[in-house]
Amino acid sequence: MSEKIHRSVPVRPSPTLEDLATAAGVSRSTASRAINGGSRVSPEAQAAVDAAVVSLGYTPNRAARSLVTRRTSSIALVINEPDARVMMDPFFAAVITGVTEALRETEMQLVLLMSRAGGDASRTVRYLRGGHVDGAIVVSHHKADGWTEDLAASGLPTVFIGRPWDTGLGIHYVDVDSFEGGRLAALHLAATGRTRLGTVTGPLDMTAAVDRLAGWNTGLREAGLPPGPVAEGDFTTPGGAEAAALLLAEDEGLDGIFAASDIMARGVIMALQASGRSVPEDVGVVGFDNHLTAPGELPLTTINQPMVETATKAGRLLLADIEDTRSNRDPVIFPARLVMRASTAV
Amino acid sequence: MSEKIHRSVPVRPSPTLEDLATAAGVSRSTASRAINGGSRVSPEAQAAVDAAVVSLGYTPNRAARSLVTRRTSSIALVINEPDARVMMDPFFAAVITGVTEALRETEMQLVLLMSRAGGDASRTVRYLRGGHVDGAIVVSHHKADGWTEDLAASGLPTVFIGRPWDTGLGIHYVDVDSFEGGRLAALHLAATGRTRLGTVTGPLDMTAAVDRLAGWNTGLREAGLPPGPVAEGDFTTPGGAEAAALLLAEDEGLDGIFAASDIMARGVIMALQASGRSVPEDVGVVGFDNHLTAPGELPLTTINQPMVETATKAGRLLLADIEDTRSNRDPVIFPARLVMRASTAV
DNA sequence: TTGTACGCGTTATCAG
DNA sequence: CTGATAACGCGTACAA
Repeated sequence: MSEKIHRSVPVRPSPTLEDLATAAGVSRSTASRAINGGSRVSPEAQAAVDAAVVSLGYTPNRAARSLVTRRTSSIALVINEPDARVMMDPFFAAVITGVTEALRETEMQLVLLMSRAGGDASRTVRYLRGGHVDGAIVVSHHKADGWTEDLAASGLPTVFIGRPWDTGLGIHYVDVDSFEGGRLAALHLAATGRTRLGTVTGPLDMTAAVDRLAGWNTGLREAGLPPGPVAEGDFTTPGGAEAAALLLAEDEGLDGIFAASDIMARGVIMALQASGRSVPEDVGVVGFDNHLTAPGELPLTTINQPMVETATKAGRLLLADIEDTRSNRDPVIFPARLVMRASTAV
Repeated sequence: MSEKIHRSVPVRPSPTLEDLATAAGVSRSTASRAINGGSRVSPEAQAAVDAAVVSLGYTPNRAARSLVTRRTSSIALVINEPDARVMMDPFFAAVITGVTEALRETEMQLVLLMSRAGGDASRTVRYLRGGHVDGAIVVSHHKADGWTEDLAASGLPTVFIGRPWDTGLGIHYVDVDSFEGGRLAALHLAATGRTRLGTVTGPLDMTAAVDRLAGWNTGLREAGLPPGPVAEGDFTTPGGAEAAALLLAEDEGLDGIFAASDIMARGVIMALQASGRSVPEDVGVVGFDNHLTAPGELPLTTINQPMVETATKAGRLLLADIEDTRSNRDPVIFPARLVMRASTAV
């Protein structure tokens, strides 16, 4: 045991499996077996190794381990948003919370892969294909994300949160019933006696936005109402406000608006009030997400979307997929439910 | 090139450095040098390797690389919150955004380490000490987090966001000027003619909460006002509401409240309105964070806290620390600034 | 049940 | 400037 007095970097090398084995009085192999499955190792050897583990504070070297096992014990959460501002949407907090929940009690670590504006999508897919993670959860998928095929072809276990554009690729995904949500919004506004209805959609290069719009149109038809004005938003509050202004320009007698996210609904209400209209008296507003918790502002009628649960489900499915490549790949769809609050009171 | 027809797992092994070398007509060593620094390698060899890289789609095996370099090209973001709900605070979105920003243009990946209620703090510190990451950013640090010393002693480059409890450990940190923020809040409320002032603090096992409270008390003294009632909140909206109720019970003639976070200020306003008081007429309210973007609700006077920039700074400092262990360790404090809005109008 | 020996893909050392 | 060759720490046939 030599002791260097002046060591600029106070990092003592962590004990290796070799150290552990000698400390336990067994061979490397036995120590290895004891650490892992623990099969085919005598009770006394097991005990000796266990003791050595705690006394040495041994932690297996992940790099060395994954080099031979070809598993990394980590999964990627791919958030593909060019605009960093959307990160502020509670949606992502819910996703992170849910995925983390699925990973607890697991050795798996979560690697955050945020692709930014600079078109470094190739970098993301390279990383994913490079064997750095055992699987990936992809959220916030856009139509222009051409790498979806590459990813599917790579064979990396992958679960999408939100239906991918090309379901023909056999990609595993979980989603909330956006179509039904849009439909419920239309039916609810109609049921409260409103007849001139418009909608602020999400970015139409996302399936969630398209599905909500389709459900909305279906709901209008079922209610016997004509298709009203449609404006595309961007899932931000200012975007919602701008879109609402467009809607009002198209039909100033509008008495009901469905916004495809709560965040946008905020903007819609702001625009309505700025134009001298009151909510819900003049115009009823329905949001989507049920993520808002801002007492003090007008309670928003919205479509409940169990995002945390959805994300947790995605995590569990991915883990199962990693364990067994032939696991069930059927999409899982969570139901949408209308939550009525003051913004559509009659 | 043999082709297996029935391959259950469509994963073709990614090309190795060996493959790359033969494809480029050079040796492994040269290929390696070409990939990395590129020093001491002839232009033609470099070109050959570069070409082979793109044609083969080569990606270095991270595990193998870090096994020998002892660097992992990844850093951890440690979020230490027992309650998953607080993740909904925009604060964390800002932190993630900021750190990600610091890492762009870098090969570094971000590993999210969220410790949950189950007291698996030891697991976190084991992971950190286990050499799985090159450094760590710790946010949301609580007094009871006993592992701070272990972490400091481990020599792992670490940067705290928010002053750690034991600054004697020489831990590198960045922070916003919480003290000054609290002071500004008190002075502002006093300047608007309010004299019976109370505050809802954050959890007092966090330095940010303690600092804001200290600044608040100092501000009161400077304004010649007596120390008012103090209630401890938990950085959530319901917690803010409860604390405000406590404040009112202590002094029902209160005409000004400072909440140590915007989220809590929402709860405060809710509680005030529920008690029949109006804001800002009866009671002025000041928040802290300047993260709220909820048009439709009362615009909140608050203390601006540049969290994204702070987090970015933390990321850059950590990178510098990893590069050069003897880098500057002086704490970096971002200034606080009062943003006046309607909630304290006179 | 245990131990020996080999290989995982890279970088670093050291002769050429 | 280049190319053998030796580590890096671990899992696992294979043999004992």
